[in-house]
Amino acid sequence: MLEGAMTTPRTGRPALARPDGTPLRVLVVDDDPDLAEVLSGALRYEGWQVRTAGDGAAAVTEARDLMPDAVVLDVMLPDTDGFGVLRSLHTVKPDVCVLFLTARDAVEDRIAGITAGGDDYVTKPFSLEEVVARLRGLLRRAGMARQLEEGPRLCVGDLVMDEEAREVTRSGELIELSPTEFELLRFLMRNPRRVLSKAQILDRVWSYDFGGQAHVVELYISYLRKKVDAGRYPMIHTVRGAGYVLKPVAR
Amino acid sequence: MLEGAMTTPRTGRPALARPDGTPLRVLVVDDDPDLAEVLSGALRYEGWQVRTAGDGAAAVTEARDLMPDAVVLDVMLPDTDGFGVLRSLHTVKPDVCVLFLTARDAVEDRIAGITAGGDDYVTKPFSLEEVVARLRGLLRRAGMARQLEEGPRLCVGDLVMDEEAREVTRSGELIELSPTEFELLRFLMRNPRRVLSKAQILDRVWSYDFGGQAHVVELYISYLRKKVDAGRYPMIHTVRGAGYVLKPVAR
DNA sequence: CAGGGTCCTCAGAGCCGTCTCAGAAGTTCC
DNA sequence: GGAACTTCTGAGACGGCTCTGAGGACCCTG
Repeated sequence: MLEGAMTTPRTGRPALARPDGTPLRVLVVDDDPDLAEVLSGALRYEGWQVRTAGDGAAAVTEARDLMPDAVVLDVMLPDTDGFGVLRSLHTVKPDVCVLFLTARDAVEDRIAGITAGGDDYVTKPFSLEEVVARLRGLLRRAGMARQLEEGPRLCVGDLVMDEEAREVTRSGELIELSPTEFELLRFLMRNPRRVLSKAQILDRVWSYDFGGQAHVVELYISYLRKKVDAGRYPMIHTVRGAGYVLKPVAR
Repeated sequence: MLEGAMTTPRTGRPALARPDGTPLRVLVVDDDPDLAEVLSGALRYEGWQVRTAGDGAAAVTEARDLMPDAVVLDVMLPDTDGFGVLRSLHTVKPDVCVLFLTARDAVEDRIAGITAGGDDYVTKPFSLEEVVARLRGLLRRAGMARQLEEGPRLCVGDLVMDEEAREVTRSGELIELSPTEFELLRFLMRNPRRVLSKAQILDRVWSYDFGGQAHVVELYISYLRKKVDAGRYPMIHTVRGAGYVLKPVAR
């Protein structure tokens, strides 16, 4: 397999790779096997090499073997608490990035100090886009992946998104977006020229426990159009019966 | 790796480096492994090369091996007291900078005697921002890191902070801040144009044992706005659902 | 041209995040 | 020992955000 030719299944973007050309490795640790499966599927799809573990002990064992670049770690594990695992992981691999998963209502188990290092966290229920984005952010800041080093800017035509500053501009004009609008646009911008079905969008942008209708996607596309395309040449297109595409104006 | 291209993971600022280009080295000595973990995570994030030790004997051994530029040293250790360790450290490396960690009720004059030599101290419980800032101050005064020699001024737009003098001005006008307000503003100013979540702010600006709600962050942002933005063009912005950003007025 | 399906948009209800005030408790400094 | 300051909690107000429901436009097909 040619190193330079490796691409992710979905996007055709170059696979995430470390400076030596091997794919980025991530360890997913969650005691809910369904959730672990969804997560690892999504990450594999993004070009990661994924392994999973169901508890803290297994996590450390797997980590020793895999030497992952990043770990997605549920704070509530059957055997150990997140902090202990974090310490063990740093012993195994001092420069590992950790993304914590934590329940929203678990205000008590403070995650004090966790974001103090480069690490980050996401509250359950989360959207896959959010997890993927945060993981990319971690890796970028750690300077780990070649492709991510360009910076946190996402560009499609004259539409520019700065993920760190959460700022979106079109031909220089600032566009204000709500959290959901922002996440939806990010998903579109990470998949330009690609038709995305409403189901796909729902799976990636909305949290996994969302019980609502696909109708919300139409609604939010409508919101986005008003803000992104307003008065300008349209970039968001409907493909009837299939979904939506984001395309730069000029080809 | 190109020497001039090295940057810290988080900020993109130049990595802390000694005159010969190698990263600055620090030894963290504390018998509480959680605290040592948090501290070393934060310092690694700032670009330091970090090692840890759990007691005085290990500290001296590690120091002999690492030859650190600075040591963060808990005064209360299981085997020796901090002062004995200090003597040993100075035998190993006479020009080492030491930042003491001490309980609030510790005897003041003994600390005063210690810090006479140019070293500094921080009382527990401390905030990570404070430790990092003090360590930077020590190194700067010792003339150890090239990048830090420019001086202790932090500028974002017309907002200027003199860390040493603890003085803040906006377009020349002096702004009086309480200790917490000052530290919060420093954190914002050290991360301009970057959205910082309330959890992130809490982890860095408040002490590690703070048990309260993220609500305090909102409160202090509100205080800061009244003093920093009052009547002027706002620099502190809320990003709903994400956190806060400090941005210079002009883009 | 009628009919069914798909999609768009508006209006509104409920919820959630944020801001601000007021006051209690703790601290520092004279 | 008192005054000023600082820090944090709680409560209420406000506004924005998210989603539901409904009406209507558009498109394709029979």
